[in-house]
Amino acid sequence: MRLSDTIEAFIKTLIQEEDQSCELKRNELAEYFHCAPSQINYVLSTRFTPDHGYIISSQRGGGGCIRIVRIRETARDRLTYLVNERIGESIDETSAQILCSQLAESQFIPLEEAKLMASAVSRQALSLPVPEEIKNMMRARILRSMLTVIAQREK
Amino acid sequence: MRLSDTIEAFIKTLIQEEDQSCELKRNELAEYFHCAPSQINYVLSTRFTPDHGYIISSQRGGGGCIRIVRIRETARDRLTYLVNERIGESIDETSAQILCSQLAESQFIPLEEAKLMASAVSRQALSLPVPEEIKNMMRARILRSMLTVIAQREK
DNA sequence: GCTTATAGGTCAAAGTAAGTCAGAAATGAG
DNA sequence: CTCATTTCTGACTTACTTTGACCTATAAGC
Repeated sequence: MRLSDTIEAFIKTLIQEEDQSCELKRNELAEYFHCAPSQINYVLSTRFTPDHGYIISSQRGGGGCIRIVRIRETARDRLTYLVNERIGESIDETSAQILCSQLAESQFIPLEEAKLMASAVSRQALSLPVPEEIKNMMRARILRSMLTVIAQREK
Repeated sequence: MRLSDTIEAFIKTLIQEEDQSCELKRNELAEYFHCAPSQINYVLSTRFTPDHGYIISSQRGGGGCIRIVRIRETARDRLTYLVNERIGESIDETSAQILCSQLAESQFIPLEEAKLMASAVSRQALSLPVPEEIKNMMRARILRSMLTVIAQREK
């Protein structure tokens, strides 16, 4: 069994035990498994992505740590669909606006939040000297980021 | 938990108890927490700035002390200030995060929306090969755009 | 007034911890 | 065996915390 798989299993056990989330010290974990600290990042970035149903946040400096939260199942399915099928790597303004209002219509989020999301990726918000193609990629990322936060909510 | 977090929590409790303001002796506090007096300044300058919604004043010399007052402001005034003055043409990620969470802390917006807004201008959301300078300009525009939407609903 | 004691302020250096990224090494499919 | 993919590492970077030496302001006593 590969080290990465072992570390993955270890973290998943922690998450199970600690009610769908856990906090860990990168350096401690690396020492425990006798590997480079960056290996932990590798495991996280290949096996604990939003696609896999996890959210990662971290803090550097003294007392810093890495926090992993598992996204609940139903929200995860919805999120996966939206992110992969509707958004992808790039999305134009019109499609983004439509997507936001549909999210509100289907009661996935309140109308207020839909407006907020739409305004974040509106033409006005991104009116800067950057190629339209890049802007559309930004729209995709911004939407994905916001949807990930939404999926994290408790039902 | 970090010492700075502990001190922050302690001060916030004081402020709660004493009607949105408090006075404290730097040296006493430092002694109480067994730390260097300058640590108190560190906590104040990283967690009790105007962006966080606090005003600090102090007096040196015999009987001197530090006074912390929580800013009382209407939602409308706060939003106007942020949009027209504070955010400007460019804002870095950390400041943006602080401003968003402060809005929630003042109960001008729900915590969920603050998280949504913060995620829209997070590093992850904007992780594209664009100069940081441009990203910060985008952050400013995106935030302003969202705050404008929020301001509209206040009426 | 002048001096001294008492407070707080500043800043840079040291300490702690995580992130990034390119490239080396291992693995596996054909 | 070969090439592509995945895993793993280490050097370097960034972020945040803590401390201490030195500076400045104010009050109180002479």
